[in-house]
Amino acid sequence: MKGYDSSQYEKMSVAVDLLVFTIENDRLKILLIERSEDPYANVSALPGVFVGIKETLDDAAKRGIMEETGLTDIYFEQLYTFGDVKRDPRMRIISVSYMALVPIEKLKFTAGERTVSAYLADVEELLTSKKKLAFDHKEIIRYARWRLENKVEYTDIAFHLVEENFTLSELQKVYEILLGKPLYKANFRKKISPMIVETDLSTSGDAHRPSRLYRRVPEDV
Amino acid sequence: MKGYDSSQYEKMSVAVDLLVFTIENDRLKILLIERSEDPYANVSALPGVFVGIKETLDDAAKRGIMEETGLTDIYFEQLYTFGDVKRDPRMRIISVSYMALVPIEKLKFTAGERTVSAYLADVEELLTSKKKLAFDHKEIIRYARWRLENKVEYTDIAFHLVEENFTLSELQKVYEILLGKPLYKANFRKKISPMIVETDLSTSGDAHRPSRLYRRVPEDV
DNA sequence: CAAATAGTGTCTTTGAGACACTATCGT
DNA sequence: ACGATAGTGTCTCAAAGACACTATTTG
Repeated sequence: MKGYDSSQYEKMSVAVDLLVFTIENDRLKILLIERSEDPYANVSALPGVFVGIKETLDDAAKRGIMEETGLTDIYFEQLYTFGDVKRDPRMRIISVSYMALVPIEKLKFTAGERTVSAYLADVEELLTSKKKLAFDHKEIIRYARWRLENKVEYTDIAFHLVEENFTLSELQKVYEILLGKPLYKANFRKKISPMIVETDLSTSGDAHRPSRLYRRVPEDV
Repeated sequence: MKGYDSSQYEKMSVAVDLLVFTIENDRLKILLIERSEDPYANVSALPGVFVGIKETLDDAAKRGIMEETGLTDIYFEQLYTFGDVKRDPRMRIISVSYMALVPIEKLKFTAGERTVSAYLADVEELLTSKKKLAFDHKEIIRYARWRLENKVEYTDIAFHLVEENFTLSELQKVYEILLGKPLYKANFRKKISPMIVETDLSTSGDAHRPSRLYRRVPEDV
């Protein structure tokens, strides 16, 4: 094994695949694009960009998110690196996947300006249907979906799917969607109470009691 | 941003960095090597290998573990991918880190045959001391240490640090080391009882009551 | 039997879960 | 007043934590 052929250590292309999640109409959605180029032409795929030679992975992810959504400053984290991908039979590609979360209101504000073929796909529908996606992208989405469900229980990741000021009903809905099950209102409120602070704002105009708006508790740094 | 200079999308070298953890003398240890080549010559570093052009990332990790420890079939998982590493000023390297866990008994059995400069470093000591490591390896180790502490609480990852047959005292010690705090014996046993099965074996020869040996419960697949 | 570690019984405390109740808006 | 959603009080039950006790070996 020491005498491994050193000519095999060729350089490779490195790409970043983006999983931009949002919640629209009480459903978890993911941003997909319709490919125009040849490997998997006319097939849906995750948006992605190649990593520049002088660009960090995080910067490439940020650039990709900017190109696809027009947004900077949205939450994202590295997910996993897939190395057995044969995106193109002629060249080896390492694909570093990043997961981004954005409230639908921010996304709608800037949608359509960029990649015209981009659209939001219903995640549960996508994963249970037989619809084909390019490369191993369906498995990547399945993995991200699983991570999202886990992380919602022990992190504040759900907050990135609501706006800065939110009602507890909205936040609870996000938790319910990510966990895939209904929650008791009183218990939910008890549990997240240490993670939020009241604002002096409320909703109004609805034909029922107004809802107080909350914010995430300031970071303890 | 669309007109990004395409000549920047050069290919890069991809390497795998290995974090081989074990427990020796009731301390968490990690396998390090003393570098002989120039970037950071004579400085301790994580062992690593370049990824072959036709080799998956997992296979490269497996090969690296084999080269460093002589072991196949030990537990490992991908940790994180670091892309801002400037291992060598002349070339860009993407480093995919893998974490491996192995009981010390297996490691000792095959030690010394491979990389002569390899040694086991005390992890807590390393992280609190001012000792310099090559590249950003110290931060990688800190991240892995943190992940280990988290995962021990909701996975069966600790089992990979004991032999196939183990006493509950041994297993408890592993948990205590990874969590960094003592545990109550009775509570610990209640908690892991669903994850283990008795064997009909016991320790003997010690000047105290013998300890029953247990195994991990068979996978529910 | 003394020293040492293995192993168990049980009380207390904490938090998750379930459910019923009250509060406040618009129409 | 009614429909609708916001928000709270409290009982139950299961798990985590704390601690004291018994059990079995060697020397």
